[in-house]
Amino acid sequence: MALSDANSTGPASKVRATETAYRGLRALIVNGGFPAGAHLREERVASRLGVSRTPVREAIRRLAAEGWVRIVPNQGAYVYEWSKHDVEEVFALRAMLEGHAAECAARNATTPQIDELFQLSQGASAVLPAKSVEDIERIAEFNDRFHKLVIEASGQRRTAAAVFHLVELPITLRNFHQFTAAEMERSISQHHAIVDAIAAGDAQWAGAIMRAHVLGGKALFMERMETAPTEDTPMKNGGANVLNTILAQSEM
Amino acid sequence: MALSDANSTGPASKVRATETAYRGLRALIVNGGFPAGAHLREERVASRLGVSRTPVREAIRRLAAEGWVRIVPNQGAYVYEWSKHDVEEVFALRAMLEGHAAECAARNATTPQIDELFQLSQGASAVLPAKSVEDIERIAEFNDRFHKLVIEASGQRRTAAAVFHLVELPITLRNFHQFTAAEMERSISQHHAIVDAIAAGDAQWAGAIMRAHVLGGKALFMERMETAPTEDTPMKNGGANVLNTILAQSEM
DNA sequence: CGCCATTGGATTGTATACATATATTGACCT
DNA sequence: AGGTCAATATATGTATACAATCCAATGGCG
Repeated sequence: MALSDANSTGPASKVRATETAYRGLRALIVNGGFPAGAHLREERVASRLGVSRTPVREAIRRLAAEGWVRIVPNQGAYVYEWSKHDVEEVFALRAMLEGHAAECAARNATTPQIDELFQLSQGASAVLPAKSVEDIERIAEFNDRFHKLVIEASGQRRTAAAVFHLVELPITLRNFHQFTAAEMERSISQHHAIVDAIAAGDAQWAGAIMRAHVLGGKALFMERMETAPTEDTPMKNGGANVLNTILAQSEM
Repeated sequence: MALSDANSTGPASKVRATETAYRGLRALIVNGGFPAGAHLREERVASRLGVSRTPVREAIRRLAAEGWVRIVPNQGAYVYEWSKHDVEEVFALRAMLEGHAAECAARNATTPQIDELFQLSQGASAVLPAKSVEDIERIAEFNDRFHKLVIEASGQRRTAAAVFHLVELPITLRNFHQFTAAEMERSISQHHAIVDAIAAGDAQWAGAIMRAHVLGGKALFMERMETAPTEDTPMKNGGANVLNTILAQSEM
C-alpha cells in the first residue's frame, strides 16, 4: 500500500483515519457510491478510502447505530433503504424529541445559553438575504448550532443528546440549500420565537413552536421528495440514495 | 454456562468474542467491577474478559452509543455516572417513544402481531402468582418481548427500534425482581389494556396507557432508589453503580 | 435428471504488532 | 522554590496477519 496518502477520497494524511472512514463512507452512501441494499465489503471500502479495515469496521458500526446500515453477523453490512415512510418517521421523532428538549430548555437554560441562542438566531438573520452558497452555508451553520444548543440547554444531555445524534439530522440540517428566501426567513423567525419562549421560561410555548418548526421543515422536505420515489418503495433508483438529491451539495 | 464463565482469564468458550466482551464489560460496569468515572483501559478489560483488544474496542463503542460510557478521543473511555436525574430522563424518553410506538401500533399492527401480544400478556398472567425466581424471570421475559413487539408492530422500525435499543432498557425490563405481587399484577393488567387498545385501533388510548405504564414503572423504580444517591450527585458510592442494586440479580 | 454433500474461494471475526498521541515525572532554568 | 520544558512511559489508534465462517459451485449419488 504505497500511495495510500494520495488516495482518491480526500487527504487522509494527518487526521484520524476513523473519522476519514466514517465521513467518507457516509458520503459514499449518501451520494450513491454504495446504493441502497449494497453489501459493504470492508476491504473494498477500506481501499477506496485509503485506510485499513479497522477504522472501516468502526465506521460501519457507528453508521449501524445511526441507522444508515444494517449488520448481519457473519456476513457483513448492507446499506439501508430509505423509504418515504422512513423520512416521515425521522421527522416525527425529531419533532417529539426536540420539542421535549425545548420544553426542558425553557425550564433549565442558563442566562449565557439564552444569550447565545439569541445571538445565533440574530446572526442568522444578519446574513439575510442569502445570495451566495457561502451565505447559505453560514446560515446552515447557525441553524446547526442553534438546534444543538437547545438540546444542550435542556439539561437532558445524556439521552436526548444521544438520541439526537442518532437521528444525526442527516436530513434536516443541511437542506437549507433547497429553501427559498421566504422559507429561510420564516425558519429563522421561528428560531427567534423559540428563543423568546425559552427566555420567558414558558415550556409549553417553546415546545409547541419547536414542534411546529420541525414539522414545517418536514413539509418542505417532503415537497422536494415528491419527484423520485414511489409510495413505500425503497429508493434504490439505480444509483443514489434519494436523500442525495437534497443532501449531496454539502459535503458534510 | 456458569462454569466456562467462572474463570476470569479463561478462553471465552466458542461464542463470539465480541459478544463476550460486550456482555462481560456491561456486567462489570453494572456490578461495579468498574465504578462510575473509572477509566476503561482496553488491555486491562481485554485480559479480564479473556479476549483481545479488538472486540473490547467494539464493545466500548457500542456501550458508548448506548450511553454507558463516554469516549474521549485520544484518551479512552470512562464509565458514565448515572444520577437520579439521568434515570428520570430515560424514563421520560421511554414514555414518549414507547407511547408514540403504541399509537402507531394501534394503526399498523397486523392480526398475527395482535394475537401474539395477546398471548404474551396472557402468558404473563398465567404465571401469577410468581413465587420463585424462575417465575419472575419468565414474567420478565414476557415483559421484554411484549414491549419489543409493540415497537415492532408500530412499523416505525428504523428509528424507534434503534432509539429503543439505545435506551436499551437497561433499567426497566429487569426490575421486575423488585416488584411486589400487587405491583406485578397491575403491570400485567396494563399490558392487557394496551393490547385491547391496539386491537381496537384506538391510537390515543393505546398511547396514553403505554405512557402511564412506563411512568408507573418509573415511580416504582425511583422509590427503590431513594436509598443511596443524593440529589444530583453521581452515584459513585465506592463500588457499584447504584443501578446494580436493582439490576444485578439478573445476570443479563 | 435432480438433490445433497463436499470443497474452494471469499469475507468477516480476532489477535497482535506497530505508530502516534497524551499524561506524567523529573530536571533545569528563572 | 516554583514553574516550564523535555524525555519517557503508557494507552489509544491503525495496520496487518491469521482463524473461523459463510456462500457458491461442482461433482457424486440416489
